[in-house]
Amino acid sequence: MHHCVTVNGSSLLFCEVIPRSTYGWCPGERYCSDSQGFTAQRDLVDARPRSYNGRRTPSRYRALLRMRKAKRRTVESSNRATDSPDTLFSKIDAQKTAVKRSLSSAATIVWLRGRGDLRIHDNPLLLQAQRLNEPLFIMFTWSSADADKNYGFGEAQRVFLFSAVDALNRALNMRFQQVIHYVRLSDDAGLEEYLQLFHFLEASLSARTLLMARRYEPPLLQLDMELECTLTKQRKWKVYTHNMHLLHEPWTVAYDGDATSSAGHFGTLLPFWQAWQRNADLPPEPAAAPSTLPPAAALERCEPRTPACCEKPPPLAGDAFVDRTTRCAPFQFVTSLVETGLHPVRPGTKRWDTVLLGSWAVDEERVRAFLRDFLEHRLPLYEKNKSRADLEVVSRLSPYLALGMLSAREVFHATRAASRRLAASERSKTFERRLIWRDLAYWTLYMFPEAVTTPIRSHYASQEWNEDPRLLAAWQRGSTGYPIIDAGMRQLWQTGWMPQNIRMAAASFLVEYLNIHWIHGLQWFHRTLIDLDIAINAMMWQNAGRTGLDMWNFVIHPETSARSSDPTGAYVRKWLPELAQLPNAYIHAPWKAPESVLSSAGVQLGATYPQRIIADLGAARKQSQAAVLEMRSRSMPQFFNADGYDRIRVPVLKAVSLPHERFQQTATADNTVWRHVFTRREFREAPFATHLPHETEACDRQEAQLLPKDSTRAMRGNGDAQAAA
DNA sequence: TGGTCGTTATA
DNA sequence: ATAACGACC
Repeated sequence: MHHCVTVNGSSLLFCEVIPRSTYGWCPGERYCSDSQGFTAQRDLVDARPRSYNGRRTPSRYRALLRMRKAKRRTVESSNRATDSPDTLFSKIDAQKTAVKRSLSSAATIVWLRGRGDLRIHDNPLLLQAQRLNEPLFIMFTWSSADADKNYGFGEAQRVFLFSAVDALNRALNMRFQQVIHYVRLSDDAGLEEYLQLFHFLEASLSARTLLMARRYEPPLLQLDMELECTLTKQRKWKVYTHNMHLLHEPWTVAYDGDATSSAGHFGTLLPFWQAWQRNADLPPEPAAAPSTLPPAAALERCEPRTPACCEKPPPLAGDAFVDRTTRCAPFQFVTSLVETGLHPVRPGTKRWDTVLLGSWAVDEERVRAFLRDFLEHRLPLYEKNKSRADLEVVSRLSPYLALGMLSAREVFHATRAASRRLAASERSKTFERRLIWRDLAYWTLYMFPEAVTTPIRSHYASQEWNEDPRLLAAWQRGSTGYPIIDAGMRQLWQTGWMPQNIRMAAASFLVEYLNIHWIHGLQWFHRTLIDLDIAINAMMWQNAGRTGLDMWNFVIHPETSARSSDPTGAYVRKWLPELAQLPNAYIHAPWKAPESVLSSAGVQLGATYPQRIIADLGAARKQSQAAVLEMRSRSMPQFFNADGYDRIRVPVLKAVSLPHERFQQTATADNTVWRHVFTRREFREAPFATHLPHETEACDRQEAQLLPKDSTRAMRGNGDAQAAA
């Protein structure tokens, strides 16, 4: 590590030389990270800032002239319905001045995608835009790929996202006279289309700088890397990516469950937390909102619903896009968020819009006030009452964290500060760990990119499950006949949210009693949760479904747990009004109520409220346990250690601090190790004994041999990887 | 959530 | 030796 050039004449940077990667990433490039963890990229040969003007090609210049001519013709009409006339005029004025500036100097693009980046406070994109002080173009893109059923936004979350983006746009408008430009991408928008979009912005705004939040979903990790590589290498852009979502990004935590992290079982919270703390300083303090932003760079807009600027981008000699210039660009700049196609509710379908949004504010300052209110009034009660669904003591901040309307760094530091002010008895170990769990979820997804769709304990894929669609439908609709489950599932459907412990009860019910594959639970939560977070959802369902790094060591009983989580019955009465008249003794078990009690409460089982879809919970649980034991009895011996714990292959990845370095390390057979993971006692028994002792002993020997060899390999860094490549 | 497991208090 | 407790998953 050594010092190198400054970016934009301000901060001193720490750099290291990154060698050629196995992905062929930018050999000889130098990546710089400043003290706040921002990363940037410079060329070793020419560290001078390279302006658009200095390198304008004749054809580009002609394109610019065409643009100017077009601007004179067209009257910019910014006609968002929510704008008051005053803001509209000031916006137009701002844009008029911006047009002049944007043509004389390069513009900076802030690219928002709605995951982690929808805020003004602690927003490194805006802060860097302020420092760069170039005309600023803020853009939100939407493609139907952003609604991917595995990796995208779910339907409920899209309703919320719509409001959140709109609210941020209004806030940027009022505070900084900035507008979010909405871009509708085509359905299968991929690398090519994004490149076309940025090419267009380069031609029309002289944009050469892109600021964006990092994403961690496996397909987006790949897309973003390719995009950044192409833009920087071929187009000479400067691309700055920022961590806006996590306390520590997964590639900064070196942890493969070796002897140095012995706090608990591999993949559980405590050893991960140790590695998390060992690896780095505390996450940086949240930054304040920028005081000002540079003037807005205005774009010559296309008419709504017409393909963007058909004659653009201009042809460039030797450019990859030459043969596309005759075609219309697939993306459109649209004048309202509705036209992006983001909102999932079609006209005429009322579902979700009213109830779902009714309980969730989208204004950033109000959200931050929620945080302060929670820390002041409810945090002291949290530890004792966190599982009480009938008291509203939990933070309800998850929808905001999921979209980045609230900074995880801000929550982390504000919680620490609030906690320090409390007496020991009032502190909440659980709440203080919540954001560590969140980092663990992202680390797990980084280590196991298939975790959204496939069991991490790969041998569990052959387990037999109950495929009865009626049982699944009853669970989804909240008509299982178990009030606490049904109340939770109806709250989820109506509001997009459930308390954590009710989520766990619902998951336990699906997996342990209905014996339905956890993937169906994951997919339902994906569609219905307003606070959907891919990594957290996958971690929760893998762990509930017994196939995760961790495995829940408990089964939540739908009646007994309800008596402790909703002792007053207020929660069930709120979400199941048809049961509201039942006395407390029967509110969580209406099937036990005498006929007279039921009829005086107006309850008719099977008519006003369903009968239980399964009545013998004990037998159901035995059956799902048997399915696991049966699957394990068929599995190969390498999947178990001598004590009957499950074993999995784990990639060995060294910790890197800069995002691109992660691509130098790929998990191959050569750099994975076997690790055993926590396994419930009830599964560690009989079927495992059917394996011959020498088989598992051989595997244990193999593990013992692999362990020291691979961990030293990992420590030596990427020299070996280079030699191998 | 609830079951397991290791540690500490008590006899 | 056993019960009670608390940490953990």
